[in-house]
Amino acid sequence: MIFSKTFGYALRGILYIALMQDEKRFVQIEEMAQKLGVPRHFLGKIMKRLVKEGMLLSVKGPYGGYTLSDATLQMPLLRLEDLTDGLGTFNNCVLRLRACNATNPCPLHFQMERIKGDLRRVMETTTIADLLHKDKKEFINSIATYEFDGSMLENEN
Amino acid sequence: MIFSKTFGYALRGILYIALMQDEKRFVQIEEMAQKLGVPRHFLGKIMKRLVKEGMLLSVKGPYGGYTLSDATLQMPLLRLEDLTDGLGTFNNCVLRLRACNATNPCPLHFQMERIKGDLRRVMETTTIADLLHKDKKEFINSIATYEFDGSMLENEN
DNA sequence: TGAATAAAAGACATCGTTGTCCTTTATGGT
DNA sequence: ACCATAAAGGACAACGATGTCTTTTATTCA
Repeated sequence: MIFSKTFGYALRGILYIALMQDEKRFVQIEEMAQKLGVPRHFLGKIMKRLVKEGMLLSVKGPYGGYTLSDATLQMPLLRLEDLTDGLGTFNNCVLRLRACNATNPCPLHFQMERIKGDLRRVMETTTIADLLHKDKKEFINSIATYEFDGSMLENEN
Repeated sequence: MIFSKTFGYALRGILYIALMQDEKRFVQIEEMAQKLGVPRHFLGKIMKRLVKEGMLLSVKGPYGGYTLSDATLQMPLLRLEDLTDGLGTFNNCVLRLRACNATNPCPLHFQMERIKGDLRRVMETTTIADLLHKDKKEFINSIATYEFDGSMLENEN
């Protein structure tokens, strides 16, 4: 499936935080989980991890929550993938053969190196900020899980 | 990681069988597992599945084992991927959003549709037979797991 | 018919991912 | 100081992918 669920939750979480920065300094996990339709405690674990890795800032207590810096907005998606899924997709043989390389290629080596190269390029050259340029409401819909029928988020903002 | 271990084992198993067809009518699971460096019983399960799906033929008892038809050699890799991993990679949003599509795209939709399209094309247009054209010994090395130093398979054939 | 061989079948174990729950720690407001 | 809030931390559960083991079924050969 290319990415883990963890990566998906992490990216959507970060995007949601980024999107809310003009409204509030900190976003709470509860709000994120509800708006995104994601398991609350699992998302909490992921966020904690990202905080530890310096990708997010967190503040405990009332009015606390998560926030992110401009530096994070400029990070390539590859960095996030590294923190969640690791880079096995790019560093390992698709058939997981240890000895596979250009001089001793597995049967799929060259075809897949091309694909992996293309994918890596996207992940390297696309930043968090690059994903953000859109109408805010529409954007939130596009990262929420449920089948959106136009009625759910309208009255919250 | 793009493909599961199961897919890798399945493909390598099929390729090994295909490669042995000029020497013996049937290939035994024991031999496959040893030569490929793959867990024997797990490989057995996978082969059983492929037999049930019509991709392989099996015969029980002495001199029995697995064999495959020319039709199988002409099958695209996508068919094997479907039987093992399913086609979620192509049919689902990379972020697993149910509502994601061209008119309501997730933030990664268009970049990833391109990658997925490229990958799908490779899997659709490449057949088992396409992977086979090589020196036999060299080819077996290329699908064996261990780090090959030139000494391991030499005395077996 | 009996013995050996090999796949099929199914029970069970391990492990990583995903997910839940409860307790602890930090912070802000009163 | 006390209370409420919210993240951090850790224990544990559920599940699917992966892997092992034993029994059953089919086939060959003598």
